[in-house]
Amino acid sequence: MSQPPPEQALDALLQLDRLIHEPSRLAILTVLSEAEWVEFSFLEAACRLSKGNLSSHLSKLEAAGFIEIDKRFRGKRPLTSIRLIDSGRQALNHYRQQLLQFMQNS
Amino acid sequence: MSQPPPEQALDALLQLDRLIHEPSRLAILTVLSEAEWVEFSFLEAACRLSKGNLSSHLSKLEAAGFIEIDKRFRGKRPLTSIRLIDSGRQALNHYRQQLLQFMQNS
DNA sequence: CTCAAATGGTTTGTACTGCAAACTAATTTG
DNA sequence: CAAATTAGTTTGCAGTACAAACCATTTGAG
Repeated sequence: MSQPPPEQALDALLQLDRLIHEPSRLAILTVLSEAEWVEFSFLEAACRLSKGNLSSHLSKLEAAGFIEIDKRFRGKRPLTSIRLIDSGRQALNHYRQQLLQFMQNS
Repeated sequence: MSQPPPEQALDALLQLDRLIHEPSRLAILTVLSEAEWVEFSFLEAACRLSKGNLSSHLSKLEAAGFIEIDKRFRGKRPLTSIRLIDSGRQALNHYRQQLLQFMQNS
């Protein structure tokens, strides 16, 4: 029992959600998972992403139904805030579980 | 201390080697890490990859200096065997450490 | 007042990548 | 001898991540 068959490990690995698996997006989701609403520029700094890059990742996460994006004005400047919604949190948790399963069995 | 700052977690995450991060290749490396020489068709079945797909992933891993590919004949048929070499094992271990660091701090 | 720089983003262009499908080449089977 | 199997490699394409260009507005310097 100390040389585990990698079967289960590989299964978990090969089923990972590629949308979440991308490191930049996983970073975004991780930050979002630890707060409620998060501002665009906070994410930008926390995840070391360029605005353009962040913008396009957010669009994909939104299209997947993982996050909600709120656009309003703070004073006279635009302010974009983002939060993880339930389906996103579930998907993230599931991803983490799969990854954990891989790590433990490999 | 029970709400960990995600700083270190994100750092580890953003530094992951993308070549290894790809699930199919991570699966290949995982199998290789648990054996010495592994045959092409074994990898094909174990990782659920098509021959074409496997072939191209192996080329990349070889180009990165992670694996060694040996081609010979078994009887009259070609036989390709693969093994993880030191630099590949080191890279894989490093990847695992980074990933673990992320998982633990997120 | 004017013009340069900063803020807060989105869109566009491109180089890369993963995968399926097509291909090569030999061998075995019916 | 023709069809199928084995053992792979090459090619074509659709999708992707990232940088760079762009847009609109506001703030700061002189």
